[in-house]
Amino acid sequence: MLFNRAQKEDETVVAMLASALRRDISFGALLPDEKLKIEALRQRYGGSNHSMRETLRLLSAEGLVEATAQRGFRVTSATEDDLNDIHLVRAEVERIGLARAMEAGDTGWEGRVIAAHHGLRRAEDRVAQMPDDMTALQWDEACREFSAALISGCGSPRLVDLQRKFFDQSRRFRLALLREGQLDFDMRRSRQAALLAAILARDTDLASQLLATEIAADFRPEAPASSPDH
Amino acid sequence: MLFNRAQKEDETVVAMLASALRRDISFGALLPDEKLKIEALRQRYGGSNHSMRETLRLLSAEGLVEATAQRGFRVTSATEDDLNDIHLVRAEVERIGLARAMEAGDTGWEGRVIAAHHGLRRAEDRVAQMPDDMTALQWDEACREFSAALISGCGSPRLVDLQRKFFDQSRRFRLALLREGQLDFDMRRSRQAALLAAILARDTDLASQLLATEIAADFRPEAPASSPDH
DNA sequence: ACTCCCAGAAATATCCAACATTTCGGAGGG
DNA sequence: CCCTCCGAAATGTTGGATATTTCTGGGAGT
Repeated sequence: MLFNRAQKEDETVVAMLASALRRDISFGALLPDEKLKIEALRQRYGGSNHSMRETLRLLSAEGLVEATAQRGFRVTSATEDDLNDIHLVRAEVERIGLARAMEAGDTGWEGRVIAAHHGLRRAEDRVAQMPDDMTALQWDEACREFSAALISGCGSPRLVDLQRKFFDQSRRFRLALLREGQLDFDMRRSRQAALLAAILARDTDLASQLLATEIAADFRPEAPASSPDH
Repeated sequence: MLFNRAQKEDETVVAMLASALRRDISFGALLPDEKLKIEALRQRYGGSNHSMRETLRLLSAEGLVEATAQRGFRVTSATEDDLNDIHLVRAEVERIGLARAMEAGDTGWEGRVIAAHHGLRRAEDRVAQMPDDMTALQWDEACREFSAALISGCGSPRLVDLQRKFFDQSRRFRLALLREGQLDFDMRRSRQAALLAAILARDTDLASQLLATEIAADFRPEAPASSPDH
């Protein structure tokens, strides 16, 4: 009874189900537009029908699944339009947040940025050499923490919340690029270093531009440097 | 059996409950930080405990109520910080949406803007003379439709969705200003007319500035013109 | 052969009742 | 006066049951 809640048991059943579903949607285990039948999900993830419904409604609010009245839930589609839309909103949210953080950020914020950048570099080096699922997950989370750290000094909890939601929506695309080997890690590293330098130098315009490029690299292959074959 | 679903019965029970709760939170019938006990809400609004839970989780995602694990739900607080934060995000979302709509908007969009502006002027005249609850609701909805029309041509469904959510969060503040008689309807009218003109003239900078002022007027009393007594 | 319609099946949305777990507030002891 | 403990209240979760809606596969009619 002392150590029995060691590993997981995040908070509630719904939170656990939501985590599992988020992960599987990000990885593509649940494909876009796939129908999400309550009974089938229960057998796979556990939980009661009500917990699963609540979870799906939660994810629906986050934009990962779509709910249609009387017709159940399905994974949010991932068309070219969806990609562009998510890219647009995420870029704007992070741009605004970073600009405000660079205005108002204290030294604690700078420390968080530096720390997150360090963690990101480690994770990128690791995933570049050994791209298995577990490493990919940790790398992906390091990416999120870096972006979150950038805007963590903006002073707007709702902006931070939006960043989280739209980053979650963008995970599918970034992980797909990783799987297909279309990430240029050298370019990423230099760009991230330049971004960090611009932030610490408080060059807002340059930082905004670099951040936009960094985010764009999460959605589309970069300039055809590594494999110009098509 | 032909006309029995005339008035309401939006779609589902949860949708009806959500509408009722949204309205009561906007009007202040449910005060900020008020505890939302499931059983009490069931007696007041009907529905089963699951429907109510699902509803509260939905509103939690919209930002109108806050959910804490194992501690239930409560109405989102409305401190000065919350006001500033909601104002910030709503202003940025609508600014971006309007700018994009003015770039890409077609004539159908212009028509929607003109129509919404017309409806808004009617609603403002009416509520200025007779500010009862029903009229206030219709006026508030006309405000939302006007703002929604402005960005309806931006081509980004997620931006439209964000506008709706943050407008819903701002309703409390605007309706409070109305109740306290701190709205300057003459100034609103002239500003809205100027905004419409700037949009139709495709003057993006001017329109952005006017829109920012218009949104600011939803959160704070305007320049102490009508009642400088404090 | 094509279309329209309808019955049966599957899935969804809702509700009732109950149990487990956690939080909260106050009484009692140190 | 502070701390601990206990019971009441509220929350989170589950199972089962029912009504309503949507989907699907024929069969009748043209």
